[in-house]
Amino acid sequence: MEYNFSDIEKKWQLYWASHKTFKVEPEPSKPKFYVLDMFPYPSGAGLHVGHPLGYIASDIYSRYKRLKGFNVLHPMGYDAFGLPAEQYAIQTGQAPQKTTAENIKRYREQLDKLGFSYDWDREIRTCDPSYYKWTQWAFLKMFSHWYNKTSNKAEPIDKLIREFEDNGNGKVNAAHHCGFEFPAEAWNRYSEKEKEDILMCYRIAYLGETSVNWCPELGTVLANDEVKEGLSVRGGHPVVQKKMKQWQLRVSAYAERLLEGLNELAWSDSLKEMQRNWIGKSEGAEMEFSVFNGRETFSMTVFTTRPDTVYGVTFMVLAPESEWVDKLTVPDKQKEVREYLAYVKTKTERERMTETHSVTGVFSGSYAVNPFTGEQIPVWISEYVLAGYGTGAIMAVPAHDSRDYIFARTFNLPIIPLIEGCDVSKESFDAKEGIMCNSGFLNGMTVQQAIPAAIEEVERKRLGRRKINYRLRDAIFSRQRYWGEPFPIYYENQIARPVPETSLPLELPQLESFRPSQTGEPPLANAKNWTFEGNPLEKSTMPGFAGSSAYYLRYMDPRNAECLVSEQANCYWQDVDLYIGGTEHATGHLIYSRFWNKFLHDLGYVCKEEPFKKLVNQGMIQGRSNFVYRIKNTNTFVSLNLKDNYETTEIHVDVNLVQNDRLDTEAFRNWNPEYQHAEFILEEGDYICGWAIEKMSKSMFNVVNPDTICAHYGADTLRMYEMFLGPLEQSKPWDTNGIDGVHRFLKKFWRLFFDKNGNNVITGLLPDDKELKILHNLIHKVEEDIENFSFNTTISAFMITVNELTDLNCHKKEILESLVILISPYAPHIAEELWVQLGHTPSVANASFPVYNAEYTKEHSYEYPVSFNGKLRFKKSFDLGMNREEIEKLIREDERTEKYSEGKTIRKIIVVPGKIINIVV
RNA sequence: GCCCGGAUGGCGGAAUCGGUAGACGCGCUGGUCUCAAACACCAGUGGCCGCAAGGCUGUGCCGGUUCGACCCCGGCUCCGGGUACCA
Repeated sequence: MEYNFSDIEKKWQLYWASHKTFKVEPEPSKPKFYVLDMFPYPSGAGLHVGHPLGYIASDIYSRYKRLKGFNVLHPMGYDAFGLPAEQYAIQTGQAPQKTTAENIKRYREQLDKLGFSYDWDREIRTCDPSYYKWTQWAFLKMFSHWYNKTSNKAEPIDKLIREFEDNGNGKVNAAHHCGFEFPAEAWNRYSEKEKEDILMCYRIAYLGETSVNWCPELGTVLANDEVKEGLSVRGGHPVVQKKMKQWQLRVSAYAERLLEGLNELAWSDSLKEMQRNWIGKSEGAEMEFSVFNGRETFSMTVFTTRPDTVYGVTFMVLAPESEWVDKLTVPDKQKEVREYLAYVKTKTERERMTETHSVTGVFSGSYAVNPFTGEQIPVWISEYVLAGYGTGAIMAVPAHDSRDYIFARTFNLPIIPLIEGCDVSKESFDAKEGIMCNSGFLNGMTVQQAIPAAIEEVERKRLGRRKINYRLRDAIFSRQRYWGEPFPIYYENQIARPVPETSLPLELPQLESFRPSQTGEPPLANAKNWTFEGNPLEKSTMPGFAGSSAYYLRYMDPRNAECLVSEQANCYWQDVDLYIGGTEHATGHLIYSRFWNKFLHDLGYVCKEEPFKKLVNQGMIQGRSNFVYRIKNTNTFVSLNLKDNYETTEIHVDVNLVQNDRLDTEAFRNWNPEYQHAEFILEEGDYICGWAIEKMSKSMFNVVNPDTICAHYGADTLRMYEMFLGPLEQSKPWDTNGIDGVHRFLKKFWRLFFDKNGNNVITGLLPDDKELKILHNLIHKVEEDIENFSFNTTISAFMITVNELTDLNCHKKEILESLVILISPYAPHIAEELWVQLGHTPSVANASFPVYNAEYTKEHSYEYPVSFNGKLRFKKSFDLGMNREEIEKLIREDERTEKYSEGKTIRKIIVVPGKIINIVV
């Protein structure tokens, strides 16, 4: 029997599916293990070889854990709501429901070919009403809860209402409040609308006006993590800032817990660091400055991390969008300020960024008083101060802040150095070090001493308070789109009301047109009867991250119609033990999911505070593009090494027409009518192509389809080769050329069981020590490698082992059985086939991982204490059968011994045949 | 600018409690099989010198610690990722 991967793989894939080999249920007698892949968005392009990388790794780990006796939950589903399907719908008129279903079907076909051990009975789709019911449900819970900073968790809004009725809001310590204090009597007198407006300020899911990222091209708002360098992540369209009333999630309330929680997670340091930066905690103080606009005096608050530099504050700056701008602009500055604000408005976010450090600003005409020096200082307006951070106003210390410095230099404002010996003639001195001067009571202190001392003084004089600020903003949760979860919210007399839980899911209606309505409203305005009990429903939908924020919980109990996840299922599966996915979700999905989980934890619906215990980021697989070189203004193409003799244009050529960088010239002529009469200048009979590593994409013609590879080499070869390519977490280029080596290995592996004529050569002879040593070395290596996610080096170990056994002509059943189990996570189809050939019933997935016995791998050795020149003493295991004289001679002859031996004691010497390689003190 | 990560043959990558650098695979060269090619198998393969034995050199650059450095320390260069006026 030949190694016929095609038949074998088809056969076992069918077998596993029909026998539901990988179906799991909670089994309290067995330890659980939850392995999760970040579920894919089913795009129309299908999978390329880069996509399954993480899935292969997680599958290997899942299969390994099963062999180790764990009850493994390994599910898969689809993140099916999203922009591309909707854009496609707008262009073609095809309903997203339809194209999404088709894409999912294609994804499933591709995934099925790779032999994954998913429990497909647990499949979920975020666009399925029975799934998004629970997304809507969670939203309603957020709507009906507020964040109590005293208990440090989310609490029911009803409880808050009772507190308002009894005591007003004076004692309430909420993450966010309405901005003013009211007593119980006042609350009870408020109209219903007034009450609801106040409550809205407390809710965790709330409707609020903020400056949002508006993408005119897409006609929707975007979250911060959906914008990169002023362009939308999806599509790359420009994004501008706009004030709008939008649904938001009070993620900021959880900032400290999101930060703290990172410490206990087994995530990479770089990823944790990214999240820390995104959360952006900074400690400092809020300080009040009194400001006078010529008629009235106000108290204005600023946030600073450097209260120690207060003696150097020589001016103040407001953000252009700050509400203080109006109050502080004096009459004869009105025109100038208005012009400046108009100018700022014309700039998009992107322009603001590209013109970094351009200095613009305008004087408001008002003056503040520095509370420590009593000096009058001007109040300016400038775009370098952001409305959304801190209080939207700063105290400027040009001597010790580079941005303030540049501003002061531009507008000729005074610069007062506050640290002894610092030179501020050319640039500011930003470091938090040195001895304070020109700073009153702070003089003589170090900066590190002065910061807490200044805060204390500020608090004592009642000029301000200690304050911690976070960069993390609330998540904007509305999208002016069709293909997303509808909000379970309707409006009654302008008041947002929740659709009752019993009416969930609130299903997305079918539409004819997916464009914004005539009046510029979101597409849902086109729906007939988009109402609830006669009242209009919310017309925007939820963003992409809504459906992916709690999907890992739903997998635990995917068909439960009563709740998101039953207590029993949640208690058994608990949390994700291993999560594999791309690093691009670091500041989006992975923050939102953690927030969502913490919220549900506060309410008691889930047992764990953190959803993902360990996280591994697989690297990207890049494409290897090939080029041909066309001689300018001709239809002649010149081979790589001759191209310097001509003036040429580099043209991407489909990598499928190229083998080992040699172009199939005939196929090239047929590829594109433009090239059908192409002429070639060859070198040594071949056309050699140039190459480069680029992103795998259609436009570069470097996409390699896993289906093609499977047809050619089989899924087992593909799985092993993807792992063999390099470390999982590293980005690396795909190169189809190397795949032969792995395929050869599997054929060689097959030949341990069958000879060239297809005869079974397995023998029942008992293995000898040498063979056991080879086997147990491998067991040890495989175990260690899988635990460390070093899948690439395991493959090498397999290759070496198979070579060794081939050399020994070893076909012993006992050895081969273990070998089949060891390889089964990597190459499950061939393993299953050989497992049966060894006389077992399927499936090899139910076998046990071989137990490593260190006795077999021990070197034959003996302890040998050595003394040298009466001064040195050695004690080391030698594997060489050398006698004392030989060893001493070696030591004496080694030049390092002499250098080393002066007055020191040698503890250990490592010897390899004929050489001392290691002498240790 | 700031934060994180990386740099090893023609290529992907092994080897980090500091101890034979280049495992394994690709590619290449030579050979066996074949009329021939493909497949398969065997051997060689960092560079320089040498018929060989062998020698010298070698992990981005400069310097340091050490008997010994891809590995540790100091100073750079380049590449990748994140973030960007966050006060």
